[in-house]
Amino acid sequence: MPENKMPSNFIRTIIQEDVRKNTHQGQVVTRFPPEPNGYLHIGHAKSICLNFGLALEFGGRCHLRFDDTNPLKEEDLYVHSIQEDVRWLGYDWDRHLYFASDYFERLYDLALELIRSGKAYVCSLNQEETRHYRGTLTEPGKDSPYRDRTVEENLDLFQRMRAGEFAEGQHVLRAKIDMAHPNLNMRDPVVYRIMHARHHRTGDAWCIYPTYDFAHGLSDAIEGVTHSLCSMEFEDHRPLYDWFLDNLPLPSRPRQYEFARLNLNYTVLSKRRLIRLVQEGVVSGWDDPRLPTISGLRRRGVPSAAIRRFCQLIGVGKSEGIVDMAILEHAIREELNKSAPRVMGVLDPVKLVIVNYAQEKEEELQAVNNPEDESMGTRSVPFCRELFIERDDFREDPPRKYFRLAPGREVRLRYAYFVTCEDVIKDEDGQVQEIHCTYDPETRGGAAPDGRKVKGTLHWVSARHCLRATVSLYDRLFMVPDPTAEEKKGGDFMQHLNPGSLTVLKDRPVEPHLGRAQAGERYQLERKGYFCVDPDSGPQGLVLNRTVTLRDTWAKLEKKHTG
RNA sequence: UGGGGUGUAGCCAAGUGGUAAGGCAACGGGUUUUGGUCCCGUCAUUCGGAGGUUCGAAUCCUUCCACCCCAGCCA
Repeated sequence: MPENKMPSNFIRTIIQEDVRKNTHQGQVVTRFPPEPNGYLHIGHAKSICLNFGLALEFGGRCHLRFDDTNPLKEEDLYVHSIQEDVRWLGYDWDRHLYFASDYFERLYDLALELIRSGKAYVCSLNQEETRHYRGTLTEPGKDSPYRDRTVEENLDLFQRMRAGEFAEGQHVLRAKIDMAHPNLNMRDPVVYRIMHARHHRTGDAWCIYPTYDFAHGLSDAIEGVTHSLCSMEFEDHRPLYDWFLDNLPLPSRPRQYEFARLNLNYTVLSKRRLIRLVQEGVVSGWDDPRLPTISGLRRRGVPSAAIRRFCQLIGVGKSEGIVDMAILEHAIREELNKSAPRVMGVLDPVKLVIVNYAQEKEEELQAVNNPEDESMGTRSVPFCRELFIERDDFREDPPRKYFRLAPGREVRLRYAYFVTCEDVIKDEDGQVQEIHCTYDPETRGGAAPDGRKVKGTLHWVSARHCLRATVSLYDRLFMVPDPTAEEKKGGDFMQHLNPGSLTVLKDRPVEPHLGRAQAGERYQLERKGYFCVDPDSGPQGLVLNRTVTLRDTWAKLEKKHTG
């Protein structure tokens, strides 16, 4: 179960006060209410961590409720993926799985109740007329000519709406509030509309469907939700949320609070845009590792604990800001550093020959699996005369402060021996073909009995024993500098997609024991980043996908020195 | 020029009358068999601006400014 508590934030403070004052009998019941019209992304994770995290912290419960009131947009596929993702994030709704559609009968009865008390009426204006009557931001609206229909007439019409006697758009049911209200949401909002559409759960049982405003608060009240947390754009809807609760007989009285949704720089986080990326085939699917969807992050190798940690780090407030991607990457590194076994591998190999090491000799050397965690044990790594090292780990003409291998220089092969570069074999283009070294047998394991130090430690793989892996380097999972800004300039964000620098390297030498790696396991390829064993790898060989890079001080130094 | 919000460092964010937490990033140093990790240090005389109240203001008042949301029978 998630170990991360939500950090101090205003909602937490409100709940603490409510518990102290025994509001809601001291109960804390929250809910995560997605509409099943797409996959969950990291923005939803913020809401999930908030809602489930708070419930956990205060010994309450959190419901998973699908807000499925619009059959045109919703699909079963999404209700499954959402459940899978919430579970993967580490949260459990126990028996509290609900659907707004489960309440359709009850909501209908409540609508009848509203009509009976003279607080709702059937309006027969068409959509355009309705818009016209609503007024504008600065001008009040006008009463609908149908506003004064009698209770009997309204009851009759509404029942006939349900019975399917009318075409879509012919009538709607509206709450009778105030057409001159400065808040447009209060100008007689629509609560039921006719939709002759098949619903993913109720099928053809209904042809009228409640709107969000009507269904949401009532569902909260039916379920006994105490704290209904939603994003800022619903702040204007709160008076309406309260109006329904005040005007209908309900078993409980929830309160709505709003918080700012997540914005991540360079990242597409709107469902509208994500759907386009998927439908237009820009990505391979909702779980494409370049996407910020929960399933994409999972496939990329991001641990759910890192996402929870990220949500804890960013906090919860009411101001809309843009969170730096670096925080997510930090959270991922922090988690993976603790949990990922280290392994040696070479992305750009060059051969290193130890000339004074016998041709047929082989050794098994002991390597530590994780210096952060002794309990992860050790493994043995085969060693022989010919090895691969990273091409970049050798410089014929080393720059200042470069402390890896160079002619005449001694370095350590990690867990193996000290070696000294004696010779370089190049081809006719001047490309280094082989590096010839001598080793010091006294330094077995990587330590010198005479106490002498070397500045560099190199990673290596035995040429004779190594396994060949395909390594994919996704440098970034984000795609557009600022989609909203692009669209404001009148452009299409699709025109500004970062191609996503995916580099695929085949046949890269890695330690042989990786042959037993399981799909989904994460490793730190030392000095190269954290990698996840591709879920699809198997018969076609080992595939490692980069999850996130390591902090690279050398790259920074090099950049600084070369300007 | 209707209504509702937000404004604390490059980014996120605590703080709600007693003298600006923390994290990310950045920079400097130490440890290190990963140029990783870890550790230490530096980084807001000031809280969107201007006035005012107060012994004392990021917090209260006035006013101005900037940005976001709302005119779906979407959620």
